[in-house]
Amino acid sequence: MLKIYNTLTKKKESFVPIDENNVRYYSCGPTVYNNIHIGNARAFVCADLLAKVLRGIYKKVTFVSNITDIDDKIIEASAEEKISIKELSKRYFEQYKRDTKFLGIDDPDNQPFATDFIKEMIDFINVLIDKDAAYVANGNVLFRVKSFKNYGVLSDRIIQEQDSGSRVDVETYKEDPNDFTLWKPSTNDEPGWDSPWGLGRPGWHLECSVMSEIVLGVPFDIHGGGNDLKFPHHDNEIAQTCAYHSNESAESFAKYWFHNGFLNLDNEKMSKSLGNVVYIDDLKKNFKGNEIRLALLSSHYRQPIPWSLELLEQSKNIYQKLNREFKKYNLKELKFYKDSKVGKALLDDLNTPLAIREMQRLVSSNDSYLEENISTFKYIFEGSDQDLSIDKKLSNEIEKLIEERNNARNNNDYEKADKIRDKLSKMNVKINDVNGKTEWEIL
RNA sequence: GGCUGAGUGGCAGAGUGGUUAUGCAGCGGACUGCAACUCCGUUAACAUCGGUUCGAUUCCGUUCUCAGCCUCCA
Repeated sequence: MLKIYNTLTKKKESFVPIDENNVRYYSCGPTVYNNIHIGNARAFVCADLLAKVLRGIYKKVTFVSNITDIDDKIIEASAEEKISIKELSKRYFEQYKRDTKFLGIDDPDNQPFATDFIKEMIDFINVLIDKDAAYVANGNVLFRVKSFKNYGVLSDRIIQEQDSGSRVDVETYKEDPNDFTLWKPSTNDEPGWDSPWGLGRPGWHLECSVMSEIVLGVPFDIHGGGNDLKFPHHDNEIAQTCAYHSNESAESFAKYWFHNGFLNLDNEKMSKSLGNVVYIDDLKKNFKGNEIRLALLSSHYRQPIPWSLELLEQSKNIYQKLNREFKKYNLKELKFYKDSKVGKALLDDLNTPLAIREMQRLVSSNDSYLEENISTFKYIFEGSDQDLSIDKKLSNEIEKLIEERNNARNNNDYEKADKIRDKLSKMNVKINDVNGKTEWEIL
């Protein structure tokens, strides 16, 4: 039985699916206007972690994660890069795919694009207007926050006590400063779609309500995303979907809410607007995908990760050490064993640090269930598509050098032997003399 | 100001009402031509002040500090 912390109730709860034959999970995906950074990647790794665990224990899981391909940031970026919005979002969507695969993130079962659901969004807005939950003002359609009694349930906000507008000017056409945009007008040089309210485009929060409704149906089991999406994004989604169904309970939308903590650099949230970002490409040179993934999972998903080079080096060491042991086992297929020690740690609110610790302990213990633990561990922690197979030509060359070195050693020509070792080391090859044999690996 | 979360050894990080994980790093040793790998040993921690208790790092409360959200954000 999986236990999971539910942000809505603020308690760790036993996970009971609505339909055991199809667990449905929606997680907010990226806005494709820029490369994802390691902080974004953490959120996707956490979402993937939950999806993998669910897949490990249920027959069928439908995991949906959207792609936001229309948004003001995208419009700005396309103007800056002087390419069309379509080209831009395609470029960064592909980059996102590469980066996530590199980090061992599985594809979602369904990855809807916002722009494929414009008509459905318009229909959705019309229902909200009919129900008096939305109104037209100044060419915009706005959600009437006052119409939803439970507004702010997820983040526990009493809306009157918020400092609304303290950092932003409130648009004068809003009935209430907290009302948010469902549809906004586009100028002729901005992307837009015809609608009953003129040429325009959807507000950001709308797509998740509409696409989860269509692709998964409500209520579904789990809705997730980064901590910063709790408010306003997820509270707005709740307001929209609940108003659409005339149901006040957030659980009528999604039963469990799953949020991951941040990745910090110098004790500060990593974010594009702060400019303290590290991109995946920056790390590829020195670290393997699985090493980075391990670093991202070395903290519990709800805790902040203090990101640093030191953390990466540690993770690299741990990964390499574990893999030296794993090599001794020939596992046919990777499976999630829920009764293994690693599995149990993960079933307890995805306790990855505990799972790593269990794995480290087991590796030196000769436990009879070692294979099940290794299988579970590799299934969760090692999914990078990075090609680790080594070119035949290169491996022949390495083996030849090692033979040469061993010949030198047998002739007590240690100077020559050490020279060859230096040469190998420059080729990024590490060698270990074990029991008369020389093992090697590429770092 | 409102809401949320967190403070554990050099670093990362679980966990526990009493026996003080684990890994990395450090130190000592075995092995080795030397390294490396592996193994053995070892140093070191639970923010503060109170309370409950026979006993608290663990429970309750105070204080302090830090981070996130209240604007786009993973």
